[in-house]
Amino acid sequence: MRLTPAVVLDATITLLDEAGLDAFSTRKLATRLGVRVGALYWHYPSRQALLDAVAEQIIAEASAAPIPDGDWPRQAGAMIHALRDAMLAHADGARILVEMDTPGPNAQAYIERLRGLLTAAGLDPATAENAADVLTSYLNGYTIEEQAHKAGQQRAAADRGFEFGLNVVFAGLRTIAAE
Amino acid sequence: MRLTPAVVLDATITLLDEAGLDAFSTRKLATRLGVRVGALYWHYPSRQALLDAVAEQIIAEASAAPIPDGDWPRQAGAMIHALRDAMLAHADGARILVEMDTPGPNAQAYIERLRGLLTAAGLDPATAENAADVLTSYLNGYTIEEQAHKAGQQRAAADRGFEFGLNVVFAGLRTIAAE
DNA sequence: ACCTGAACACCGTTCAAGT
DNA sequence: ACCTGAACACCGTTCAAGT
Repeated sequence: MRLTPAVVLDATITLLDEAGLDAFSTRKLATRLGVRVGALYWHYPSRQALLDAVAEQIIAEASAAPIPDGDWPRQAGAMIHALRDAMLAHADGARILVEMDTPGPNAQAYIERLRGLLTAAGLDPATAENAADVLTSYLNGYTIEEQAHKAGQQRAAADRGFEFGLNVVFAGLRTIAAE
Repeated sequence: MRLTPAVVLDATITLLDEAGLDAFSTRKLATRLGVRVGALYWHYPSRQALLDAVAEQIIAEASAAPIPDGDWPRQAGAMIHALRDAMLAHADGARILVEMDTPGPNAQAYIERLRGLLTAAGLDPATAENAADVLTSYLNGYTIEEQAHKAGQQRAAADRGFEFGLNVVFAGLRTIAAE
């Protein structure tokens, strides 16, 4: 069966989910696809390009979730939760996103959508950018830690911890926005 | 010259600072120390154990900074800034900390000190733990991103962005603490 | 006790040659 | 256009043997 970028990407995600980022290798991927390693390099220029494509895919999953009506904390919260869910759906999802080499169109669209939502709510552009950074930094930091060290922990407990922090960030952003 | 764990650790940090985490290898380290690779394994059981020792060292640098008098946001802020400075003093410092395999005594002492400071301020233990998690998650998320992608950026600009977010988190924590 | 020598089982990437 | 075959330049880790 003929290889395509999409087929390679699908197999990459499957292997990544099973083995985790550290155990992932292009050679294992090639074996799984029944092909020699070199063949992969016809479709993707490097291992990192493959991982970048996975990151884009994860963001695509997140971007499929609808943004609800409501005030900006509700809307931004929905975007953050959607990305968190997409990260958690894949082993080391958060690390794959953060270690992304060159942000693709999905990554850029996501961040601009988040910023746009905040400026639409009345924040000036610089503040909106800073606010978007706080939200994604917290999301990334919390979720990387969770996926790296809390494999055994209950999802519900981790979710409560995340929720607490997200509420803290929104509470803080409200006081800034009200100034 | 005889090898000791301390000598190996020093050389590790030097090589890490020069090359970055991804380009670091035990073989390069051995070459630099004028020794065969296998020799390292007499002093450290694995590459990851070496990186864990580096993480402990970074936290030690952070823990050397005094905690000022003042209210809890001022004190917690000083601890967070100290750790951020120690991370930024080493290439990929944030990633090395977050990817730490087994937290050593310094890591545990740091987090307990932060929690203790928050409980002393009147937060109940569960809230203090959650609050410490928000602070470190934000710190880690922001600084990993900064070290991975903003190599060219001015330190001052990154600091302003970090400060904005830290103020947001503290503002949020205050509203929770006041409830 | 500490290190060498040498191996084992891997890596990512390149590229002429085949089809 | 797409893949094989084969190489290149690496990895982390182990362990008998030397000192």
